[in-house]
Amino acid sequence: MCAKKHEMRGDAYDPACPTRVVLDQIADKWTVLVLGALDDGPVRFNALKRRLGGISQKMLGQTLRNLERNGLVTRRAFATVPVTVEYALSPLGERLTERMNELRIWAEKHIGEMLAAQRDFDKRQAEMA
Amino acid sequence: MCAKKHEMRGDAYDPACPTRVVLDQIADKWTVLVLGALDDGPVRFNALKRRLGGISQKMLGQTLRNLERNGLVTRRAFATVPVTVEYALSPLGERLTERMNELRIWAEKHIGEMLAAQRDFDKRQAEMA
DNA sequence: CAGAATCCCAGCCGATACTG
DNA sequence: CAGTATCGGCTGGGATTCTG
Repeated sequence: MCAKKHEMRGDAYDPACPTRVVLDQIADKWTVLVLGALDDGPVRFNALKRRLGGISQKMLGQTLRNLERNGLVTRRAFATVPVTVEYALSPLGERLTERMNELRIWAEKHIGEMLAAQRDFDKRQAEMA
Repeated sequence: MCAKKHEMRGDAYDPACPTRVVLDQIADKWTVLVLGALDDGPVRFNALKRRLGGISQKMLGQTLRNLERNGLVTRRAFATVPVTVEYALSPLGERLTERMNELRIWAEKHIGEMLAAQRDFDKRQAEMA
């Protein structure tokens, strides 16, 4: 059932459902990290860029724009010289971020087990060949 | 601090930490959907492909292979004719899937709000131009 | 500082064909 | 059934440059 009305629920398993598109936008590495970085309060563009480490200007801009378009992040510009811009979580974004943080923290916590699994897997592959 | 030892925790904000790589692998659309589809029990390759809808053979194969390599999914082959293969969640994968499902369900639940936000955003953009 | 615009290349991904 | 292999288009994304 796919969701013309506000009350209806999307179905991520329906390729025609918009949820697919949105899921693709929010289920990515940079989104997880950006939302996590905004969780402590408003952050400015370059501070965000520094905090994330390794993200390009372009990707940060795209990610923020998508998040803003989906109503998950708000953008406020202040008429200082030079201009100051702050990004912050919207109420909707805050609730998404709770889940995202759990995901990120889970990954950080279990990275050791996954690396071990990788070694096993690669070793078995090598034996096959 | 980044995680040579099993006991240590990764840091997703460190570009050099393996957590970055793994996070990129697990935080994507297909992974979310595959894990969700495996949550009810073992599923075979083609059943999975049908369940997901819109995924190519190649992407499904890649996604499953990555999940297996990271120790999140197990693969069992049965010597029937033709061969039968079942994919299932590992214990580690089950715990990740809990988080993933929350994320997917959240998206399905709030897709209406996000679509509304998109319309607002696009409308404001149009007015700007 | 906070971006938009441009260029350009690696690699993602779908389609197709083939194997056990 | 359950994949792997290969090819080719297309675009995601980095580097650079320019603007308000």
